[in-house]
Amino acid sequence: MRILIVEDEEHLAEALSQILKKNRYSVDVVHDGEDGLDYALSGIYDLLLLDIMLPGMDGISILKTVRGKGMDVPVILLTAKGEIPDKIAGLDHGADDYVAKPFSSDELLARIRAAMRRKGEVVPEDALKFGDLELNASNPKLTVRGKEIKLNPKESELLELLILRKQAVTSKEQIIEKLWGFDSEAEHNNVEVYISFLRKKLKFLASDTRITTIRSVGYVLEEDRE
Amino acid sequence: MRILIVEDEEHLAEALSQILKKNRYSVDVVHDGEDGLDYALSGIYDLLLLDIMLPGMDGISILKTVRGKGMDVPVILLTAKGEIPDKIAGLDHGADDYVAKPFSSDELLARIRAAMRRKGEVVPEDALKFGDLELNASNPKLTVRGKEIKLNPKESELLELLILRKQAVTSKEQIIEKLWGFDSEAEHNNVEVYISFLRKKLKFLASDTRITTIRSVGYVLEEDRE
DNA sequence: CTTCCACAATCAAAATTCTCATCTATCGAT
DNA sequence: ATCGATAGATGAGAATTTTGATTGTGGAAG
Repeated sequence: MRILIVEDEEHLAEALSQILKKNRYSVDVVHDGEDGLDYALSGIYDLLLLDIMLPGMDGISILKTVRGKGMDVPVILLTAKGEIPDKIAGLDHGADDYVAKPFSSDELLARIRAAMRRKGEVVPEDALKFGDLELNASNPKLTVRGKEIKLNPKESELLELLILRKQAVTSKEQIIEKLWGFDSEAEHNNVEVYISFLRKKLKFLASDTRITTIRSVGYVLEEDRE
Repeated sequence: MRILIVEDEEHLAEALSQILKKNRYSVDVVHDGEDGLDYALSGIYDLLLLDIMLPGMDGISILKTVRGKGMDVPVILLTAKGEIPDKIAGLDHGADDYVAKPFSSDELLARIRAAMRRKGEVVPEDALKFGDLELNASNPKLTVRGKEIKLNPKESELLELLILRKQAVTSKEQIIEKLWGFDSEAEHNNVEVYISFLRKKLKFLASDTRITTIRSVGYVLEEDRE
């Protein structure tokens, strides 16, 4: 999954690049519009992130040229605060979305996924694995040696979090932040309930992975040693 | 509800100020740490937004001094990307939260509400009104001339959106963005279902406010003229 | 070794959200 | 005027999430 960033502010470009790489995208960065167009036309990218204000050639011109050549690659425009009128123009020329600076990394990532989905691209969520567990996060189900069971969204997010944090202990607060959002008033008991749901399903699957409680600290995934 | 912003980047400070004012907070801005401390100690603020990097005196020192004087005002630290280690230090000295730049305005507002809630401050959600309707959004219920009925969260958000947009027509897409998030795959029919729920409750309350459908455009609130 | 207490687990029930099938309304084309 | 197509409305039921009550458990304090 390869993404091109065309952004002249080196600082921002670098930050974007870091964020995307951390999320397993391959990233190329160029700092001016002329180069940007050349790279974009190469056709190897799965998505373009174009700043609107650029030296050389602005983002919308790149977009127009790309679309003029019949290329259908998803494009997201980055716009500075004052540029909101550009929004309309951008979308008219075939942008899939725009994000106004400043934006959070989560927002950007979500919009990238959304843009790809709209274009019918496969968003490759690689199967999450731990021990004998295999979690399919997009259409939530859990598989252990062929046997599988459906998870509901919250169960899936919880298990995903536990798997991603591997052997680290995950606190209830962290779980609440991830599953219910940071300013939620969700109760600790909610976490316990979903841990309980998951354990029940692990039992059903006869998995030899356990969710271990570290009292007053949190939860960890562990494999039964036999 | 009065908020002090201590932030040296004038551009950012101004943006923050705009956002907060738009959300009905009174805002004061100062650009260096020394002044920041003076203002903060005045005790008139309901919340402090402190940048960590500041000329004169850094945000954490302000925080320490304020807490040293026994003041319990909610404090949110603004941190630049590289400063994440500061996070721990900040929270140790009694910050209620921190936000890393860049952040979205929604995130900031949510964290402000969260910080105030944690401190037990009353978050004054002024009653939303339209015609004979009165919507209490925090503990969702809808009142018409004394008679009231409980709303569930989604109903409340939907009605709030319709009320805030007054006489403007609100499209299903806008509603989906607000209620389910912009990259959700929620169906149009969900909107129709909740519109239907709301209409049922309006009927029950014998309100003379209607939700009118504008075919293939969206929905508007209207008052029955008699 | 007990007692106590905070933390945790679990179950059942309630509340909310979402899905699906079916029905109705509107509008343009014939 | 009728037909067909598209958009919207609604009820019922399923799935999911949340709440509350109750029971269990480990470890600190006596």
